[in-house]
Amino acid sequence: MSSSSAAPGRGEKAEAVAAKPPMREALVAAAFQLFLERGYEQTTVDDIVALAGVGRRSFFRYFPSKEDVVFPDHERCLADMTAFLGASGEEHEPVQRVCDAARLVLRMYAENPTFSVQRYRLTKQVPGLRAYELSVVWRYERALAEYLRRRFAGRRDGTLRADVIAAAVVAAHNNALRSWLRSDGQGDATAAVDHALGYAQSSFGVAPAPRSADEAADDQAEDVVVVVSRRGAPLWRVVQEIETTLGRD
Amino acid sequence: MSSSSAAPGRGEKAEAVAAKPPMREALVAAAFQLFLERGYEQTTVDDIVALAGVGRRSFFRYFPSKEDVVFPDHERCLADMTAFLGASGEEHEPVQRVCDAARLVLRMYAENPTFSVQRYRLTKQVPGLRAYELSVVWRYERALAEYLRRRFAGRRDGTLRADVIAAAVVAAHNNALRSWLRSDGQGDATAAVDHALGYAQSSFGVAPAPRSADEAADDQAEDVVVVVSRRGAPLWRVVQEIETTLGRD
DNA sequence: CCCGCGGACAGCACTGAGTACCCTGCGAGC
DNA sequence: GCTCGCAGGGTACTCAGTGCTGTCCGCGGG
Repeated sequence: MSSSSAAPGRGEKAEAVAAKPPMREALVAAAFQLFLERGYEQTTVDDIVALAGVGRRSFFRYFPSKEDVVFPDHERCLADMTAFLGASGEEHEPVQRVCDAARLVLRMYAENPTFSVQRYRLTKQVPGLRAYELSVVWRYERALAEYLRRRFAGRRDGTLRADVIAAAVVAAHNNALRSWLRSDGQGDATAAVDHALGYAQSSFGVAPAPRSADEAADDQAEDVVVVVSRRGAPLWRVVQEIETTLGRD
Repeated sequence: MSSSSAAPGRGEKAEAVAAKPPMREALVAAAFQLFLERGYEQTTVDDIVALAGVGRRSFFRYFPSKEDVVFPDHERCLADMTAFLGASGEEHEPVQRVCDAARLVLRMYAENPTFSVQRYRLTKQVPGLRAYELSVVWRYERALAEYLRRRFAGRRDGTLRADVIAAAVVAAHNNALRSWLRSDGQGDATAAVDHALGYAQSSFGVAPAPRSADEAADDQAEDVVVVVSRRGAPLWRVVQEIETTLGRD
């Protein structure tokens, strides 16, 4: 859209691509101040622009809707994710790769814990914001699913596997993320997400890459021997046998 | 279905949905007629009520928002699903149960194929409707997840497993449903959904109940022997071994 | 028969989000 | 000087959604 190679002209710091418009930040700050003290629905766009000291029309220049001001950084994060997946070659295990992509979202949340927690409380109690968040999450999920569809092209049930795995990865990520947000950003979000994503990966028969020394040691200590007769038996049948054998943790 | 279709008005008032007001149907019909010939966003609520010959205020008595008129039966279906899950005891396998609950949604779509296909085309091209559909799907997913959380209470990672499995089941169901809708309602939707849900179930180590004579025969024909040493090895490690042994279809 | 009651509906007025159009001021380049 | 481009301000409009008032029913009881 924006060619924007033309510098802003004031001889500014070369923040090149994303020259930060101070107005955007000012609008976000004003909006959250009012949202927190009066609530989201009790705050009109006119209130926000009045506090920020700008014109009403300017608000909609920076945010296509009132909801967008609550999620100011998701657009960039989504672009990062698609770039990350787009630049991935064949050398990575696909499920591992989408898990790493999901970690980009966690990183964004963790960059600003207090802001993330405030936003979480808002979205939890405002139905309109919850609906908006769903559409954002849906776009992340679609990005992951599209990547997996490309990687699974030709495989039997490729698109089905892609959609299901993407949904499972997103659900696992969000489960850990939300429990971290519920605890006011205390605790180790990264470890929780790693654990959740590990469960998702293992459900689809992918070995999670060891992310800590302890887990690596676990890998070393294992000793598994499996004997399977009759090639072609469906996987679920085998897994069922194993679970009963192992005592179904 | 169910409930007294003969009782007119008087008597019970707790049941708002039981008696079928013809006005509701008339509004849905008028709305879809206009949506199909002019598009959703080009149609105002005033247009709809003018065509239906009723007052504007009556529209919002029956539908809390303009989007709701596009999904007139989801509220009932969601109630059916929660009732179905709420009435379930301990005797059913949990994952199997949520898959059966998901089939309730398919049944609703299959009851009225042409309507479902028209609605699918609308929601595909109107962003606002897509967002609304997401919030509907989210409520189904939450219903499934809440049920699984109850069943998994006490298990390690119970809520995580519940959320991930619910998301996977919904994704599998929607994958099959959408491909059926994309084909204008041709083909066997039930078989496609059964297959998709079977994949989701098998991913979590649950044997899909045989739904056709062929599959039952498959089950009979199998002969699986598994020997596992060292109790306590993580499932993914075992599955990995099996996949390499079987030659990873 | 009349009256009161309650529910369904119409009509109106209002808020607030989002959009289209036009205005202004300002810096860059001719 | 001049104009062009452009970020921002301001005005007026559309339309979804809500609140309120009034009206027309069918119901019961005096």
